[in-house]
Amino acid sequence: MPRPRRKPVVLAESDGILMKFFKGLGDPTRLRIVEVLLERERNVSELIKLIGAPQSNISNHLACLKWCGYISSRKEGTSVYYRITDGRVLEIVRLARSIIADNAEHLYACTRIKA
Amino acid sequence: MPRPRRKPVVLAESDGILMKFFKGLGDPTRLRIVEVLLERERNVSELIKLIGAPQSNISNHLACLKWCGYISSRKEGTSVYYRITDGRVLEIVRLARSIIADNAEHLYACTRIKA
DNA sequence: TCTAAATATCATTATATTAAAATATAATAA
DNA sequence: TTATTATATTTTAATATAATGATATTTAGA
Repeated sequence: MPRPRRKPVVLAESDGILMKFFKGLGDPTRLRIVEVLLERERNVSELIKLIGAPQSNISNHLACLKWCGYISSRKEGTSVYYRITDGRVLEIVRLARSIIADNAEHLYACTRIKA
Repeated sequence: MPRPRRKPVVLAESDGILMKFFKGLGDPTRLRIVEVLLERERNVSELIKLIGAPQSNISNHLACLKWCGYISSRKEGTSVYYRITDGRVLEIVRLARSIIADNAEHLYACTRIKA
């Protein structure tokens, strides 16, 4: 007999979207992309070299980041350049870093979330 | 023939921990807990009722949130009260909300991250 | 001590997400 | 048109994470 389905956690609409937002930055590749783009605009080929992941992987994460509103893009010939449009992305990364600064040891110890 | 193993994404130490931090808030149950606690201190029994998830689930997420430095706890008899200690947690949630406000449609559309 | 209540931890299974190959599309040049 | 380069999308195995039940621990009180 199969185990019964999970009961989904009930979230306010606003909570679901907030969670999605944080998940957007909760992936190593996406976070690397964001940090690289915080420095300056880059096209996909540059990102592939800088991040060191396959093109399909980078493109998928770029699509995700764009959907989530972290980045935007412009086309230049055959290249697509991505950039951070919203200055608050830098703010949120800085704020996170400042919180982490006082809690690094805790975070390292957390086994629930894999490093 | 089996598909070759993935090559792990190389991250700077600081990126790994930053990602972990964002993942901490990237779960519906944990985010609900944080939002409830932003209002005021609660013990586990109260949280179980408020969130509507099984005790083991809540406790697991509380452990994770505590590890990550989002919350702290104090014991009172057999109860354990959790609270948000760092004011910056509220700041980061507010900042995220303000970014989302201008990007809700995008976020809803993102299929890479499940709602 | 024994019991009950509150909470934590562990093990298992279910589910979600990622990585990467394969494939598709678009633009440009020869 | 064909070839080439750049990027996007689709697919699926591999992996990570969450939900749940079972069990353990802790504490207070009878």
